[in-house]
Amino acid sequence: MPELPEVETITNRLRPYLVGKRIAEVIKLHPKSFSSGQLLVVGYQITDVARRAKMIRIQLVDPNKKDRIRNPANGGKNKLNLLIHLKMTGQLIYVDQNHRVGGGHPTEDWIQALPSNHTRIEFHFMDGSKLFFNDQRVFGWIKVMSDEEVLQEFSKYALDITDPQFTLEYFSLAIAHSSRAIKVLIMDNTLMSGVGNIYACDSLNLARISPFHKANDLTADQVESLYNALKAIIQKGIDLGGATTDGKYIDVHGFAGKYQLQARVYDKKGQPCPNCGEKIMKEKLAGRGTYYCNTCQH
DNA sequence: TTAACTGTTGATAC
DNA sequence: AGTATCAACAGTTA
Repeated sequence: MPELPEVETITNRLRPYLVGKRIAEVIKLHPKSFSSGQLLVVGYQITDVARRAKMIRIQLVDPNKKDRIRNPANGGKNKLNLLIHLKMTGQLIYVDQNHRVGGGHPTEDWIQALPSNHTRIEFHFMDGSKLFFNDQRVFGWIKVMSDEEVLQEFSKYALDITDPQFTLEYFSLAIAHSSRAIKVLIMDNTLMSGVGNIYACDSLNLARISPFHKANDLTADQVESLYNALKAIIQKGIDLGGATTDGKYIDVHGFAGKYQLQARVYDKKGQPCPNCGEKIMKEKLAGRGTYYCNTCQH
């Protein structure tokens, strides 16, 4: 699935298209992708699109009932949210009223074929544009939530790596007292949110720290260089529009990301380490494929 | 046929 | 209590 940089890219590219749109219809092609409540949002207007951890929040208001008429269906509130988690294979694809994303687009044929076998949910807007939620493995979900429920869901996740409050001090404290492998900790979203397997592997390589190193054995210098590496690698991921290593991650127009072209070790078993030139290894750690250099990462 | 997959949660055992 | 390992979700591909 998309990690923080991929979800951030999708969110930022979706926002200018979606803000102001009103939902005309929601088509549920797979029951597990949108458990219930999809009829509630019909008629609502999108006011913002934002990311938290690896989730996308689409904020909605009912323009006909603004603070005046109570809607019994959702407890009298005129505000709702669509909360989306893409999990491993979720995609959000936007098309305009002509079912296009722009002239001469390289993925135009693919876009024209939507909905595909993997399309689980369609949002139709009142101006004729559409948003497709594709999800091959059906782990992803879309839920209707009140503001309170959204905040409750967000509270399950620790600070985003990109949050200004995610300081070196916070990071040091979060990992200081655990004997678990450091890679497991930086991917633990009860400690910090946004880091998945790709960016975890690459951050550890940049900081020259072994993914297997016990967290409470790291020196203060190592903790600081890992903190800096995490921030730098996640920002690079955002700047390059995310990573597409297996074709599953694509942006709102169907384009691949570019981070994988500059990845350090992820998916590069046997290739030279960018630090020292030795061969990159691949081993399992906590059930996840882990790429690292056994020569320069300690 | 088997294992692997960019996520997350819950059960189980030590 | 903290940690490690699996399994589950489900579909495709190497």
